[in-house]
Amino acid sequence: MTAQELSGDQRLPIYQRLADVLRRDVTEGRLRPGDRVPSDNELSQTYQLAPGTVRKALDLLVSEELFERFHGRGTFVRRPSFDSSLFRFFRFRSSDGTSAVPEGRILRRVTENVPSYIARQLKIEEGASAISMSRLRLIDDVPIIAEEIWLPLDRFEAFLDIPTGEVGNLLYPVYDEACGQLIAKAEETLTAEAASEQTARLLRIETGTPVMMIDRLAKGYDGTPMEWRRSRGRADLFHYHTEIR
Amino acid sequence: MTAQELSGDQRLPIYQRLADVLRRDVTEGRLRPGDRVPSDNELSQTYQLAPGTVRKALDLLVSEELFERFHGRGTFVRRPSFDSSLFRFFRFRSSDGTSAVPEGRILRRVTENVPSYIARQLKIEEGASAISMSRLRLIDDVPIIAEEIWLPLDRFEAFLDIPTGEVGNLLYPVYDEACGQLIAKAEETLTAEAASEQTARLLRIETGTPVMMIDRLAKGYDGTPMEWRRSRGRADLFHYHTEIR
DNA sequence: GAGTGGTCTAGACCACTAT
DNA sequence: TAGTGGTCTAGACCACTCT
Repeated sequence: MTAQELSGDQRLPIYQRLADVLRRDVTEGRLRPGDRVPSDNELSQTYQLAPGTVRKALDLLVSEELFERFHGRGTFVRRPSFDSSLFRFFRFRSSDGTSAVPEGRILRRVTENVPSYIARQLKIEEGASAISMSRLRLIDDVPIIAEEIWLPLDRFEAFLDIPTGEVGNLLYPVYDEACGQLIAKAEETLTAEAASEQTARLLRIETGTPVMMIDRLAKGYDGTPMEWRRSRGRADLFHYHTEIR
Repeated sequence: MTAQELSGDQRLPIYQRLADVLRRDVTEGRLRPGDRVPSDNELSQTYQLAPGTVRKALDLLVSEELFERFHGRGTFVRRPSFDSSLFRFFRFRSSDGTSAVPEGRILRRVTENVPSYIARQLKIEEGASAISMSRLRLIDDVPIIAEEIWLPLDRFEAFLDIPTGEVGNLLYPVYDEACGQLIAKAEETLTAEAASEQTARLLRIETGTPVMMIDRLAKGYDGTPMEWRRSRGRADLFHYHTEIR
C-alpha cells in the first residue's frame, strides 16, 4: 500500500481518525471477524505516521474489544462470541459436569405484525410485518429458558427458507450464513417477575414462582438493531455476578 | 524528591512496577481519595524514567479507575463514590422527579456470632463475634430495600459508639470517619426469590411475590473484605441494564 | 530468520488550568 | 505565566511466533 490521507475531521487527534478508519473497515465489512489487521509497520507506512501513534489507535480499538493483539502473530478483528453471555448468568452444567451450549428448539416461527414496543426498539415501522419466533432452551431435556424473538423482515427474509428443524442451537451463525447479518454487540435489561401460566407450562414450574426476564436488543457493528429477544428463565438457576468500584 | 529505585520484581516492565508503587501508595494510605498524585514530570524525575513510561503507568491506573486525570490540573486519586451503584439498578425517583439517595433507617444493631457462610466471605473465624444490622431504605417513606449487614468486630468496634439515630443515609462515609475504614470496591451477586413473610412485611408487599436479592461483599483498596450485605428489593422496581459484546 | 507486537527512550509542541 | 496533561515523532531493543 502507498501513502494515504487520513479522512475525517482534521481537528480530531490523528490516532482517533486512524481508529475511525479501522472501525469503519469493520462496520462496512472490509475487515471481518477473524481477519488480520495490517501490522503496525504497514499502517505507519501507508498513513505516514509514527509507530507510537499507530499503536495508540490500535490500543484504543483493543480496549473497545473490537480488536485483539497477539505478540508475534499480529492484530485481529475479535470474533464476537457472546452467545454464551446470557447463559453465563445461569448455572449451566450438563449432568456430566461440563458446561455446554443448551439445546435450542424453535417451537413456532411466523411472520406477524410487530407490536409497537418492539418496533420502536428495532427501529422499524409500527405495524410492519416481522418474523416472530418462540424458542425453548434445554439442558439434558430440562427446559431452562423460554424465548420470544423478533426479527425485521427485510434483513432476515432468507431465514424463513431454512426449515426450523435444521436450525442449530445457536442462531447468530445462522443469521450470518443465511442472511449475511453479523451480530456484534447487544444491550440487556434484567428484571424478575412472577411466572405467567404460559411461562410456567414451558419451564415446567408453578405459576407465580419467580422467573428472571432478560430483554436483549442485539445490534450489528454499526449499531443497527437486528434482533429483539425476551428470555425468561427459572430464577432459582439464575445468579448474576458483577464487580463494582 | 530525589532519584529513587523502583522496587518489585525486576523482570516486570518498568511501567508495571511504577503502577504497583502508586497502587500501594493508595492501599497503604499515603495517597487518599481526592489527593493529587505527583505530576508526570515529578515522577519521571524521581524515578529517572522517560515521560512516555510514566504516562503508560498512569494510563493503566486510570483504566483501573483508581486515578483520574484532568488536563492542566493534574492526576488525582479517584473517590470511590459507588454507594449509588446498587441503587442505579432500581428506578429511584423521588416524587418530585429528581433522583436522590434513599433514606436509611437502622432497625436493629447488635453483636452476634457470625454465621459460617458469612464468616467465610468476610474471612473471619467461624463463630466469632461480629456486628449485625438490619436496615431499611425508603424513598418518600415507601420501603424499597431491606438489608442485612455484617461487619467484622475488630475493624468496626468504634461504629457501635455512634447512636443508630445519628447514622446518616450513607454508611461508607461513617465507616471512614468513625473507624478509618475505606471501602473501595465490591462484588455483587444477583438473584430473584419469592418474598418470605418477614421480607414481605418489611417491604409491604404480598408474601411470595418476586424480590430481587443482591449479595454484596465490600472491600478495601487492598481487597480485604470489609462488609457483607444482603439487600432485598421489590422486583417490580428493579431493572438492571448492561452492554455485552 | 523474518516479521510481529511490547517496552522504553528523549525529546517537541500544543491545549488547558490556575494564579 | 508557569505548570499540567495530551498528542506526536523517530527511533532502539526485546520477546514472541511462524516456517
